[in-house]
Amino acid sequence: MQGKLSDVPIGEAGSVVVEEEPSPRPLPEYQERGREQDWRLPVMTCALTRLGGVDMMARVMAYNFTAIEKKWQQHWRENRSFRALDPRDAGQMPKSYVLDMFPYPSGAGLHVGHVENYTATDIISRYQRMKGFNVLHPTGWDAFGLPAEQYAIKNNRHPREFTAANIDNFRRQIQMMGMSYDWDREIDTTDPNYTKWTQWIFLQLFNSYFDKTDGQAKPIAHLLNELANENLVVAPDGEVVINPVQEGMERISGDLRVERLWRELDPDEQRGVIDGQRLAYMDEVPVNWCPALGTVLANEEVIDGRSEVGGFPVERRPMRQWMLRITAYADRLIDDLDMLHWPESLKEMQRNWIGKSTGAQVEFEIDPATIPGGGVDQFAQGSERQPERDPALATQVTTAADDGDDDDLTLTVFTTRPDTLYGATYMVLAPEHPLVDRITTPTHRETIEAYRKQVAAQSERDRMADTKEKTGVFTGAYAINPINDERIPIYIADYVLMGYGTGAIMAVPAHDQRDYDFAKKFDLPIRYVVKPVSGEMPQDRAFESEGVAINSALFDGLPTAEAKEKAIDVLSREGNARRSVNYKLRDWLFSRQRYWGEPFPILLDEEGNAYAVDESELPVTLPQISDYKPTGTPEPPLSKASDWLKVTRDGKTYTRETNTMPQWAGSCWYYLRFLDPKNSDRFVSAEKEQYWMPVDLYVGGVEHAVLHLLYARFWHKVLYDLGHVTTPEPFLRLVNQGLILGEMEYHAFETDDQLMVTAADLTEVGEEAQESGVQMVAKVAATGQKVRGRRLSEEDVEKRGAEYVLKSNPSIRVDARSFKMSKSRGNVANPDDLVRDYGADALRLYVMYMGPLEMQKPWNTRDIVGMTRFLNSVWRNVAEKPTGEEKQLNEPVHNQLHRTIKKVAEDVETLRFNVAIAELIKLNNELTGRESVPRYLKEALVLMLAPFAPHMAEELWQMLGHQQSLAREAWPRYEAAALVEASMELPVQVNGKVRDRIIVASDATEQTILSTAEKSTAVQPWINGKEIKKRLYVPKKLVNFVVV
RNA sequence: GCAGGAGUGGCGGAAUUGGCAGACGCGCUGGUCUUAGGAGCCAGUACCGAAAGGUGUAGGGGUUCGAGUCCCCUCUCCUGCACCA
Repeated sequence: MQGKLSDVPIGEAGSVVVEEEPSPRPLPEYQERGREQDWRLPVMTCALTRLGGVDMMARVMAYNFTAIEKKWQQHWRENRSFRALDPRDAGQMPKSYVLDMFPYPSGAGLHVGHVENYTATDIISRYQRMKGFNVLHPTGWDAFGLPAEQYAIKNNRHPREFTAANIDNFRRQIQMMGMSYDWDREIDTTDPNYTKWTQWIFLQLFNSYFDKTDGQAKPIAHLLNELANENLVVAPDGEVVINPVQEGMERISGDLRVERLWRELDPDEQRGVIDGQRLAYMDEVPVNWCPALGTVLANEEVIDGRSEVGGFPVERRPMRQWMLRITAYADRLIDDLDMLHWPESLKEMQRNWIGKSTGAQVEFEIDPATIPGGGVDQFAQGSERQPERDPALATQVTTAADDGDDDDLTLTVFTTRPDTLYGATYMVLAPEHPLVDRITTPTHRETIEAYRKQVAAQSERDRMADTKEKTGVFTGAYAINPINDERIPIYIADYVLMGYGTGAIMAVPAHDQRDYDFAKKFDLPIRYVVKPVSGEMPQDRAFESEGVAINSALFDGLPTAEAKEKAIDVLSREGNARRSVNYKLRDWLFSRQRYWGEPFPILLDEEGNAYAVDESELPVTLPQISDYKPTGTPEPPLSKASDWLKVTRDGKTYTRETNTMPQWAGSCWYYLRFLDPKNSDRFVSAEKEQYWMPVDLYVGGVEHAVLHLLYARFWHKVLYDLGHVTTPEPFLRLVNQGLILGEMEYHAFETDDQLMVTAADLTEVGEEAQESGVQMVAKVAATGQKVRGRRLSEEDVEKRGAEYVLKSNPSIRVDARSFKMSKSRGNVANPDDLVRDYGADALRLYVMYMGPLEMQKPWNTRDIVGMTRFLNSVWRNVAEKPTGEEKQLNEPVHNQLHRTIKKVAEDVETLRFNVAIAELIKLNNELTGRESVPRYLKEALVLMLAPFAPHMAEELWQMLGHQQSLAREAWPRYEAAALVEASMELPVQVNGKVRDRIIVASDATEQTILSTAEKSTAVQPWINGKEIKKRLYVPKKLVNFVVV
């Protein structure tokens, strides 16, 4: 279809029939050029635009992309062209598992970021199929979650109905892009057949504990066995520890910390111990409660004291919630990062989030003279640990402690720098620290209380707001530094957090900037005890690096690392210190007070004890209730489903757990379900898991760095420990596609003027803009004209208008910036519009051609036209030019073809799609000047184009006489011999500057080449009469003469 | 502040292990074909210079016959974490 508008029959194009009214929206080009006024878009052209994607007046398309794309999408669907073969059918084919982060089907529809992500993996998948791989490339819907529920509530629709509509829309959009997914494997996390297995995995967590000795998860049954056999005993804090008797150590009778045997516990205590060991457990802990969302949130979902979804304030309050013991895996989650091919930045984010720091706990005695009435050790003990898991046992500890010795009240701190102990000149407790009450002297009680109130009233956000100005109050109490028996004051300050370490620090102002700031403000002594190995001691700030100990009696002269060791050794002899590791990572808060999530497969008895629902009863489905809105209180909406709530088992009545799982539950294991999506007996068959895992390539956004990607690794490791999967890590190679920003905006600033003009504004103004300098800057920026440091002449103004005026006016500055796409900014690119106007193939090419996959880059709709031109040109060269059957081996284009085959394959394999496309364009440009194109060139070009622009490639392949789809046609092979050319061009440099290029035979000797180069007439003037000190020939690269 | 990444024409971006800086695309300029062009085709397009030639990869220094690439210092931008002891 080429030529004039009148040639095209009205009302039809190809097999497609006009169904809708023409778009009232003019094409972008018309808007940009400000021609709307004098040009009316004919209705017929609009219809054609919609039909053939062809705006006849704007661009004459060589082919009807809409018809072709529809045709092939239908073909692929009907023939299930991209089906992955099950292991037993795959024969000797190597497998490849290419995975996208499956979408959350939001109401907003597909984003160009999705298009970028899915096109990249689609290219890889299509390429690998052509290379003979058995490729698994699936997709599905991560469809539980807050946004759908909120939207549903707002619009008074059921989340299920709304989600279903969104999924249909997403599926339509993804199919319209021509993605080669295996649709037989489509999954939906809200489907009861899927939820069943999410719940099943949860029960695996519930029925397991973490064996610290072996560092892995094991079934609870194993723990019971160990306890019954007295290999393990129960410590006072409820922890299970190795039986010292079994270890060959005596039990110390009468000691507060004495362990008890399993049979010594009553049934309630036994239950408490077991429940306290589960990987999924309930605990009363301070959680992130978000009143606006009506639910609690995981730490990972809270950013700067606000909810990640919606940005609502979040407050801390203690609530009894489900937790997953991810902290048990902290070390493995860090260590195993080393085996992954992931972006370094992302690994670093996970390491930082887990936040492992190694150091020591040091005990400081509190000077009894300073405290009112002495004290008991209980709080110091308690504060070293996570909150008690079992209230019954906690009570016991307290009771036991009351009988203890009243005199040695100690304060435990965590430090990574025990080598700086001599520099500890004061101590600080978190305001919430339980010991504060006991040590505060009467004279200070009032100020301490006032300060604690003030801190408590501050939101998390306020507290973080000003981190510069330190605040705090003196308690009146003193502690004894165990290294030198020095008496140092104890403060409370909000820069010490109860949630990290022990909630107490020894302050070393000389070597910690925060302590330094505090010490300056409160006029506390600053004592340097480490000096730099070389260079000056910093002035007016702390020296935080490592160095050599000074002013530290015992450690003087020791490098920091050794001093640390020595400090721990010395103090641990007196029992005042022990090695200690701290993590920022907290256990994963796993319950939500929302309707639209997976119900827990858990029944609760009257005491609130949890029991697993029997596997045969899975899935526990969501009840159909009319009122699924959050209650605004911690009471979940499911508590309103009275019929569903009560369950009788064996004559006893239980209540169902009414919290639901967070959105992340479904995405924690979906990559496993794709392997075997219809299995009703197991979450995945062992055979298929072994065949397909691990994921070979995983592509998605970086926003899930410490959410999905951490959670999924954790679940996977649990499944691994329990023998359900065979790889320790799920995602071998991971790539983050870079964010696509909105179109570049040009802003012109006139020194003090606030005036800003964007490129779009400017074109509106058009030619009348002459008088406004700022507007002209915008025009200059927008059109790309460059004018620099030139005086103005009459002619200049005549020729190029006010552009010169501008640039000669230094008070005007132009900024080019692009911003994140957002509705409010109005810079969101819509895939539906783009596919209608340019076609899926052009859009796919464009998003890949924009720049490197991993990099952030601005959108520019204008540039898509380049890809349209390329496709049109390929069409002309392949479909419209006569096919020459001859193969001219000595033609340069023959060499180029083989170089291109090699290069494109390399570029695809290294995900450098932008470069691969450039190579294809270059090859096609070679064909453009020709009258006819040999068949082998046409076919090779079409095959190489196939992963990028599959619709057109299929159509051309068919036109070339092939009956079969090219989806599994072999990728063209290059011949090494064809890469070698008879002659080559070499640059000749003199002192590193190119002076000439010579053409020599490829097999010429170094001697011949050097003498040819030296004789070159263009080189002669540069070497004539000078001494050539060196003659360099870099094979196949260049010649360089060094002269003096 | 800490960590990770980046800085190349008017714009997006190319440049194997150090070896012709600016591939390819957009935009722009000119030509051509056209009733028309906002389609196609051809040519040009880093900067300064009439030319010869010179200068150029954020800035400064270094290593080298040769540096966008390696080393040191400085600056700017992005992303993440952020009072984590």
